[in-house]
Amino acid sequence: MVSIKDVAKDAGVSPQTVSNCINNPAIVKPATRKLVETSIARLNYTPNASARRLRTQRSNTIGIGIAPVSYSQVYDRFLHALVTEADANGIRVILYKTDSQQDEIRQFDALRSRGDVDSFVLTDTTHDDPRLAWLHEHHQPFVLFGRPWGARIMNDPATPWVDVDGHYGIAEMTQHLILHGRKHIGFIGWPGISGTGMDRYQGWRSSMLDARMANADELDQLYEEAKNDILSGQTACIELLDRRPDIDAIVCVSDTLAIGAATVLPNDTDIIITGFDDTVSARSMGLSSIAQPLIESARHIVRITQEQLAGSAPASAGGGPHRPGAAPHASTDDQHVLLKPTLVIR
Amino acid sequence: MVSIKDVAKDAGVSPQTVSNCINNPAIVKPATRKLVETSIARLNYTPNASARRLRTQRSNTIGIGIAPVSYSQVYDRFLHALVTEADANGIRVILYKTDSQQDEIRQFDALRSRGDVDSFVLTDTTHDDPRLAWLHEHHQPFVLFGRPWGARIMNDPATPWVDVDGHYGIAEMTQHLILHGRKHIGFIGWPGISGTGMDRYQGWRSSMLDARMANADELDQLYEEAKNDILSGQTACIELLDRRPDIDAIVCVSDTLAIGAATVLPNDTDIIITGFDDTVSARSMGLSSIAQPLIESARHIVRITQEQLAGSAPASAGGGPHRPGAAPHASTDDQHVLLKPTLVIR
DNA sequence: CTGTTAGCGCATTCAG
DNA sequence: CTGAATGCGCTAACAG
Repeated sequence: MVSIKDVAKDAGVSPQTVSNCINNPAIVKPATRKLVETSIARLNYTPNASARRLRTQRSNTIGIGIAPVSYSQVYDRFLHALVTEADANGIRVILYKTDSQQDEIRQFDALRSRGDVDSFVLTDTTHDDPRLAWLHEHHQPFVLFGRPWGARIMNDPATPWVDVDGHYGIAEMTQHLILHGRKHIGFIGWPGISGTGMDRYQGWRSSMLDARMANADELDQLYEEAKNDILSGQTACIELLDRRPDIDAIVCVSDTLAIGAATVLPNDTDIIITGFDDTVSARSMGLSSIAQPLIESARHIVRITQEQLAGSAPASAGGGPHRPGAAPHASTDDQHVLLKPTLVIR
Repeated sequence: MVSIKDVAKDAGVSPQTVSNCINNPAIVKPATRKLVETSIARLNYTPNASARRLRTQRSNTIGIGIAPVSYSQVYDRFLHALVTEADANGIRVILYKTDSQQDEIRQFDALRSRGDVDSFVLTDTTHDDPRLAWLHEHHQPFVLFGRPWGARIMNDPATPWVDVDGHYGIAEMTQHLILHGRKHIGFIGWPGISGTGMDRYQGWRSSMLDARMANADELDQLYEEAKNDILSGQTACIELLDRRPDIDAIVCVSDTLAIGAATVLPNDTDIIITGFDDTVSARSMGLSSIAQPLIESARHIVRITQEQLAGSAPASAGGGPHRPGAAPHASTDDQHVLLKPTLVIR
């Protein structure tokens, strides 16, 4: 292992000068800096991360959990995006397991007290999430991927989040179908009151009502719920077509359900099925879908993390006064970013 | 942040004694140990990982890559298993991006020279994999998940790997179908010469030949290739049934293809479709599948990593003399572990 | 068995 | 602008 001393010796300067070249190049004379940089390159020197972390008391590392069974089809793509953005900013990503929310809190505590991690990224926030309580209590920086649904903290600057606007995406898709002549557009959503599911459902519902494609009663007939697997998608689609044979398009809350629906359509139909997440499977089936801007999401998450590490709480730095009246999916400030997904029409 | 000194002061002993209690409890008198442990608990002390790493010159961390698009449907489950096993052994997992093999080598170099990582886990090894050459050249410990197909290094003790026996899994499934009266069993495999794909294909082929269910010519008729997406699975299934209407079962090399196949079967058929990986989708469709022992795989990977860190190269320690004649999927020694998947019959 | 000493590699004081 | 000292928190050698 080549250390800072070796470089110093090689370049004929003191270790400190080498350190300056790396961490504060401006204050070192260009000539000697050039010299040092040459030595660094020749010896292939890289600063030891542990030593630096020990000295600076900062790990430059973010932690992210992985559940036993994936939250969604895009989680690994999100991980890749996050790691890519982190890497571009000199930040490492440490992976930990999350078998439950309580387990995740244990991981927080372990990683945090060992100084392994500066900040966490969490997903799948629930109502009254105990993880958020713990993080706040211990003044532990974090960023959410996905809004903290149902909590009043949605606008709290101490609870930063980055999310993708499912309402917007589904609404755009529904409007696209309307504008292309579809009259009876069904929707297959998730059961229960998950914030994400409700948000997407509302995107369809409001677009249908706005365009006066249906009244409230008809909307109920055009709506079906399904667990997020292929079989449930098939069942829901059959049910829907059975109830309303005039349906000419079905918007699905996920690609998985869309694939289920698409595989039970009659052969000669021209009913359009659309999904959400633009997965490989949907692509192969030629289904239109809605693509989440994962890279941009990751970029914002890393940015917010960087800001947390740089200063203390920047709070609502650049956004001016807060507007509590604005609709959640319309507001965006530094700590709360809602990104628009894009339609992928096939 | 509470440090070892705080504990020492609190317990009325020297910092060294505290350290001993943690790293070598045997050499400290039970009475004082008890005392120290109480202080540790009261102060909620956790050793600083960076300081320890700096001192011991060991990171106790393994690195694993994530590709832009997932290798397989089970990669996130594998990640969870790996992190879980690592965690149980006091090992951290760092995630890095792998946009290409060359990119991954850059990551190796960065993580390694910074002292962030002791060992790597790599997947999807290819013929003459440049990553392996680099790792060997730099004496960098690693473990493969998946055999290094096509390389003579398959039995090299310096190239440890853990894999799941696809040949065995597909053979078991084929034999199960034969024993339940299926006479004309088709196979949908991947195109190209991927080791994994060939291995699974051979599992079907050899079982069919052994049971004299078909001769070589017929086997060709019962075989179809498809890219690993649903549409290709549909197409292949239709093609197969068109060519051989007497088919009564189709073994597929993946769940994705199985789902494609299953969704184009006639309604009144009793043709059985089977998949590989036991994904949620296959489960929901009621398809039989083959489950990889991911947790056990992860356990072996962590074990081998531990051994690498403990001593220098243990080589072929416990396995006795090597048997070069044994079939690859039958041999197992400390550094090369081939695990059996299990059938999930539905 | 326990306490003292030293140093892992680095970055932040301070002098020059 | 550069160099010498100091310590981040911990553990491996020793000395007691």
